[in-house]
Amino acid sequence: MMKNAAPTIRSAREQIADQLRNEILADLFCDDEPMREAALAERFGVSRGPVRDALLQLSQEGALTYKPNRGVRVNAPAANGERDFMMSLRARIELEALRGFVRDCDDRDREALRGILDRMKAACRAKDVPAIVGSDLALHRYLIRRGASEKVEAVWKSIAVRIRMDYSRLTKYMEIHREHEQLVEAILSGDLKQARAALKANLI
Amino acid sequence: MMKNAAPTIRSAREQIADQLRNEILADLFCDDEPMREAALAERFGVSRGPVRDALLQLSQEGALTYKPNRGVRVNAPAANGERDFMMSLRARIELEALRGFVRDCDDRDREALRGILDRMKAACRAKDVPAIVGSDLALHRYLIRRGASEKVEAVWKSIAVRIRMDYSRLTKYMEIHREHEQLVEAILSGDLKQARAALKANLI
DNA sequence: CGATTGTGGATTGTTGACAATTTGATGAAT
DNA sequence: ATTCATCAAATTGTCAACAATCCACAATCG
Repeated sequence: MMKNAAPTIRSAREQIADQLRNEILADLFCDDEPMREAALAERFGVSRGPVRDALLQLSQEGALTYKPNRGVRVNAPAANGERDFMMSLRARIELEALRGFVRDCDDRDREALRGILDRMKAACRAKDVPAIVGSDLALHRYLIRRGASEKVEAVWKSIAVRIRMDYSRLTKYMEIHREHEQLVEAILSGDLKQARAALKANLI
Repeated sequence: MMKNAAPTIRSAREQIADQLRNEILADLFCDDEPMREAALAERFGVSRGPVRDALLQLSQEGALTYKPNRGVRVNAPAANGERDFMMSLRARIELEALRGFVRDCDDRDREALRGILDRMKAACRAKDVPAIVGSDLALHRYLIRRGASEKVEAVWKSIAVRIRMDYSRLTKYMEIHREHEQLVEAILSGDLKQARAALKANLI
């Protein structure tokens, strides 16, 4: 019997949330731009219900801010000192998870990592920024889920969504892929020290 | 002109979420106990819509876990090593916020702190565990919001909900009040060092 | 007897309609 | 011109009904 670890069926809410999250993190919206339920419902071809659920979820995650009776708006990313503190928390979580992952990752994990990296490469080549963001999050997330736990992953996510990575610092998108490739290669070869260095470099 | 910093009007979703959160954190439910939408809707006298929203929010926060088409169940708190790591993150956030709060808190803040402490005292006296939990969260939360920022507050919350404080370690509920009273007194007298010590003691 | 496949009841997912609230414009009174 | 009340449009909040899905248990087949 075969059980699919990654369920292919996903609710409308989840799909809408994922797509919007990637677009928001890719800076496709202006800060404070309102997200209207009706417009999104039409765009995704569903009723307002699932859209509402997705918007509420993204508000909890930190990508949007919610005001009673006034809907949701795009949440501005953390700035300056705030960002530094949040980033230090994120780094601490990821470095802790990295140790656990390198210690006991199996062939399945190695394959998964390569798969994500491949998708990132394709996204970078196509210059599809939302897809790049998605694969970036997926990679880090995989490390944390496997190296730490689901609970830690949730905390990490609440941080990662609130500090938008500055993709514009890399003039060429393929740089993003290369950075992560170095990280993955270090992990696959079991070199924790080098993996830590690559991760730190990636987190600016 | 007067603007109310704390809006008195709160949506049904928010009220339901707050009440359920306190009850969950007060261990009024068994781990993994399912939360049925219909039953809760009847209990709160509303339709399933707002209940659904509240359950989704609490799932995002970490108090509940959500499974597609199978509803939500109460999430077991982090255990052992996982808990230690999460607690170290929480302590780091709170200690950082404490510094900022002691530095620039005004009379308004001092009054708010005393108010929360009074409510905690009443709750402890009445042995109303959900209310104790609520005031406990409110106190820490106020420190963080004012000492750091709303974004940090959100991250802190995602941690705090996932590690349930063990209230049973204090045989007498008034102990909980005393612990926090010491913390507040240290803050009000501007003694950062003593405040840090009190906070560390509180966080076990 | 063990495994597989229907089937019914319970539960969640989605929808469209309606109620409540906010917002911005309009116009009257001072 | 300024202020204030009033109204209409837009938007969110809530509801009840319906559709889709899951689970436990019985029926069937090897």
